[in-house]
Amino acid sequence: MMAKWSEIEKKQFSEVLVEWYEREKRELPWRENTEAYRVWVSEIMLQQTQVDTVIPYFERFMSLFPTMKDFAYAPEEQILKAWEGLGYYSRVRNLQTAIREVTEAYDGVVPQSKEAILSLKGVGPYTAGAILSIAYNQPEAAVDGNVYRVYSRLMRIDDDISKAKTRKVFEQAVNETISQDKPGAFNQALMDLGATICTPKNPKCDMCPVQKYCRAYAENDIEKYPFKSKKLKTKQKYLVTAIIQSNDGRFLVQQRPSEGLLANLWMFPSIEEEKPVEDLVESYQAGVSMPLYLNNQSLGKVKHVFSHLKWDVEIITGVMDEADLIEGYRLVTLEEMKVLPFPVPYQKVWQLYLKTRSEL
DNA sequence: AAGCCGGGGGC
DNA sequence: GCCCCAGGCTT
Ligand code: SF4
Repeated sequence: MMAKWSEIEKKQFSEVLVEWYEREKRELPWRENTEAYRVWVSEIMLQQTQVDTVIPYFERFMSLFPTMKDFAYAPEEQILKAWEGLGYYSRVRNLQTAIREVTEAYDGVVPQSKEAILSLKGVGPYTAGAILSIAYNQPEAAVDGNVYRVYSRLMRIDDDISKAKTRKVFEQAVNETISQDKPGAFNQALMDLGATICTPKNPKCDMCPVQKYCRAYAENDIEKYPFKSKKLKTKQKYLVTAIIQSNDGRFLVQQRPSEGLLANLWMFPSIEEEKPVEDLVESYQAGVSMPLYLNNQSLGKVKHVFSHLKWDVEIITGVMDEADLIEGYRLVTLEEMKVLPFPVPYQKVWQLYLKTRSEL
């Protein structure tokens, strides 16, 4: 049984980890420089999102909005389009709210105090710590999923990471070991270690630069860490959507409500039920209060899995008279549709529509 | 404290 | 299928 971490050991661990990072760090677009705006955008994108997914979005975002000024007052349609497919769309709306706040209340400079930065919309304890350490060289912990995993193993911490108060335990553990002169490198080293070596399944302990400090490795019980009690369950929903064209060939679309799932994104008008829909045309017509001429045959089905629910989407087609268009809907050309942000399940719907149409 | 909020990748 | 991912907000 190895002893509790000594002060000397903490110091050594920190130095070894930072040296490893400086030797082996991943070259990533947001690591080209430490401008606070770039760090901020990357940290928001990386919330619950893997590095490889983020890279192209980050590149595109930065070329669209090179400075906070470019982003602060861009139209919502444009910022959602830049986020299209990335998920958790409130992130980009909160980011714009926060960057407006920085523009108006902080003279365009991302604040350096923990209290101020934490008050910004969408910036929680993790993101605050990441920005302060990486952009401003402050020794602040940034506790995320990687830190839970790496530290629970290093120190055999068995607190339940599902519980809110557990974050404090890990913040203290990091604070006791964080590099005082290179906190940004230290925190990013933990990310790289968690992503490439100390992975959820089959950690590569043989290649681990801090293996000699690791208590779980020494005790051979890595699989016990981290401990997480709750698992989430998903609900099933049944949708019917329709590709509906007006006499001039435009397509019927609708903006989603400003709150809730996929807020403010666009879709093909849809109905949602708890159970499989029996008569697609009858139910759909009952749910959309415009006269429609619907084809009584399903184009096919699209399945989509969210974190907390599953969609089963039946697709039908139809036509309408443009004179019958009511408030809340739009008839758009293909060019107009391209500019609107659509969630992935509706992109799947559109792809299926194009495929079946090309087969005619 | 628990639920909500996307989408993709690994196994 | 399941779990995880550079989490935060709302209730
Ligand atoms: S020795 Fe293994 S379990 Fe411990 S920190 Fe390194 S990779 Fe993770």
